[in-house]
Amino acid sequence: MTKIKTALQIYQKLYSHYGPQSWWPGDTPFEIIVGAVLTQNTAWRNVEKAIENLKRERLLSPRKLFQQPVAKLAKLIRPSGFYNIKAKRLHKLLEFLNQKYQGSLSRMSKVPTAILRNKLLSVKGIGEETADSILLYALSRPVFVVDAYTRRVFSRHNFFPFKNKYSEIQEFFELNLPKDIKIYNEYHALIVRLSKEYCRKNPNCSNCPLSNLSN
DNA sequence: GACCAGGCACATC
DNA sequence: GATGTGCATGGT
Repeated sequence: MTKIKTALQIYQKLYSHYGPQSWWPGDTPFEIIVGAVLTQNTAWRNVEKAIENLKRERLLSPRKLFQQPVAKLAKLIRPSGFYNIKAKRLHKLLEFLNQKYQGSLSRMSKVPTAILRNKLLSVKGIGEETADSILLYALSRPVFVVDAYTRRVFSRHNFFPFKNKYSEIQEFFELNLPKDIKIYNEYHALIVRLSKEYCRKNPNCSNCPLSNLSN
């Protein structure tokens, strides 16, 4: 049997197995941006509750949300955990969005990807994964999102060392895949799907869907 | 009741 | 540069 061992072949395997994931779960780019902050080290289920609170209060717009006191933000996003620090982070990001782009995602969309990424990273509370999630899923930029699942799964299959830096892992994917937004979008989502659905329930990796695919 | 979840900043060495 | 820690809710 021919061993499958490229990043693209792993992707194709996952895609044929699970099908399209159609990420990000969220109705608008702004909702995706908010979700990207709230989901930091947090189960998505809890993020949904927090976003639901914001929707119920009709605050899910860049300007309106920025007008809210941080304490009120914290109260509303409480179900997503780390709510005090996340309220500050969200406020900082909203401040960035409103002061630099008048709260307009269209205006922000005029900034080239590499420059915008650096600007996002300069906002306290926005790290690499959050910035890249915003770029890919809210703004449709071809940026590969790396998360803890990606690191675990692919280091386990010996594609790179577990301790590699974020940028090195991201480079691995971006150099080994077509620069295709659709692939980047689905790939990350598929890794999350695999991790939740398979890895979490099979810590010993028995019958791993990828086991005879890596080198 | 322990353990985990789609990180990040910060302190310390 | 590497390692450790606080942040917090809700599901398994």
